[in-house]
Amino acid sequence: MGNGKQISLAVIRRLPRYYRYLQELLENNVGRISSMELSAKMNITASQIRQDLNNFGCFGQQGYGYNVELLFKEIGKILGVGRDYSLIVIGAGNIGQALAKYENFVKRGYNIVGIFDNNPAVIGKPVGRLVVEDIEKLDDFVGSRSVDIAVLAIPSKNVPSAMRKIIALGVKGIWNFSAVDLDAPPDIEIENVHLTDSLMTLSYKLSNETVN
Amino acid sequence: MGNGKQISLAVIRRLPRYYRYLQELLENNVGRISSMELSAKMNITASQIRQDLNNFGCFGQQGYGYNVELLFKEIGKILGVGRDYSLIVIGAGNIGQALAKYENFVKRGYNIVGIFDNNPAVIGKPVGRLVVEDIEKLDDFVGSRSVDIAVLAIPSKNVPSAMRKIIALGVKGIWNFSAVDLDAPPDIEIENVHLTDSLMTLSYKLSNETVN
DNA sequence: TAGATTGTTAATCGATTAACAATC
DNA sequence: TAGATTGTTAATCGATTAACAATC
Repeated sequence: MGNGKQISLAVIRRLPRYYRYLQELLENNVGRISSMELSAKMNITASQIRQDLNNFGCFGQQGYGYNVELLFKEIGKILGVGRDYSLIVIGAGNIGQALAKYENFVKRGYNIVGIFDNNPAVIGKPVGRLVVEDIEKLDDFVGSRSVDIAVLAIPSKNVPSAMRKIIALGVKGIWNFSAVDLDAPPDIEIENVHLTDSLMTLSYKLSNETVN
Repeated sequence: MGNGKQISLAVIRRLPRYYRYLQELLENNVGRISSMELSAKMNITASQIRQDLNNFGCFGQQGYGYNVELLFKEIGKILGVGRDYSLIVIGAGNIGQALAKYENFVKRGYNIVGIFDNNPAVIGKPVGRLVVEDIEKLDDFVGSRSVDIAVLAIPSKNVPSAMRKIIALGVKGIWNFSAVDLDAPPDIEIENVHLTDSLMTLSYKLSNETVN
């Protein structure tokens, strides 16, 4: 939190993976693990594990390794797990509805509190515990509570206006499932999930020599 | 296709993005573009664009730039777009159903030809143009046609057995939406979409200083 | 021909890996 | 204490950027 040293995105993206492996170890009652053992499980070097973790603190102990529970909790803290974020889903199409109903997010403290669309045919329709609301009511909705993340699951052509709207309402994080890149102010954090890009990458791997 | 020089995954992952920008230019009737102009649009260096493209051939012309239509088609070829892949979805939960109904894939030649589940409550249920089939029928289904990609959208605990099954049936590509990493033979191509990891990364960005 | 812009080599930067002293 | 394993510095590797000769 503002202590200067900038941590690279490559490191950050590995943290959730560490978190998953540690959770599994914890569930299997493994109390401690060395960077070498973890390295074998995760198919990365022990050196990288130690380097990654030391960006955030000294969580291990010489001659012992890492306490699984402690490390799991520390990484959770770093990632902001369990801080009870509020999410709204913009777009009640296939993807939007699926995400709104997805239960794994809630477990980690990511609560989806609303889903919006501009299509009268879906407004009012139940989606899990929620009901699709008119996008026109977004202002009132967000105004009355704090929303941390907007999930964008709308067609490309609607993206710029939707983005302006949610940013104006003070939402600071965007989880972007749309097919376009966002051009947002620097204080807005964006995480893209470009599904078609991902599928095309797989398609490339299939039609060409293996890539590293 | 086996001409020796290995292209890094970092480059490959940028190709779908180039493809999107070129498609947009094409739709806007832009006939040609220089690496510098494209660089400004995409927020990457012109140098990187030229380096990336030259991994695959000399698509530009000195003093002119790149022909948009030609470059779009070339990148499509490299990525294997339009080669009419067959996909099956394993798991008819929220995500599985959403992906099965997602229309953007078909446009690029990725045809979803079946969706399977082991839950009697959803078997037989219509999903878009498809009907959820019993996972037990997977063998017959795949045996009678060629399937290129299996989309894994099932709970972690079912992943190992499902993976063994689809690999035994000769499927060479796995698009993995499950929460675990796959341990597959080297000739199987895997592309992961770890949604929770992605959300946790966003969560990190929100609770810490901006990352590059 | 002159101007523009590529293709490509060379320089830089950052990330990964190796090595080892510190220390539990 | 001896053995194990971290934290951390140094070396290596790869990816990005800069520069420029080739050429349209």
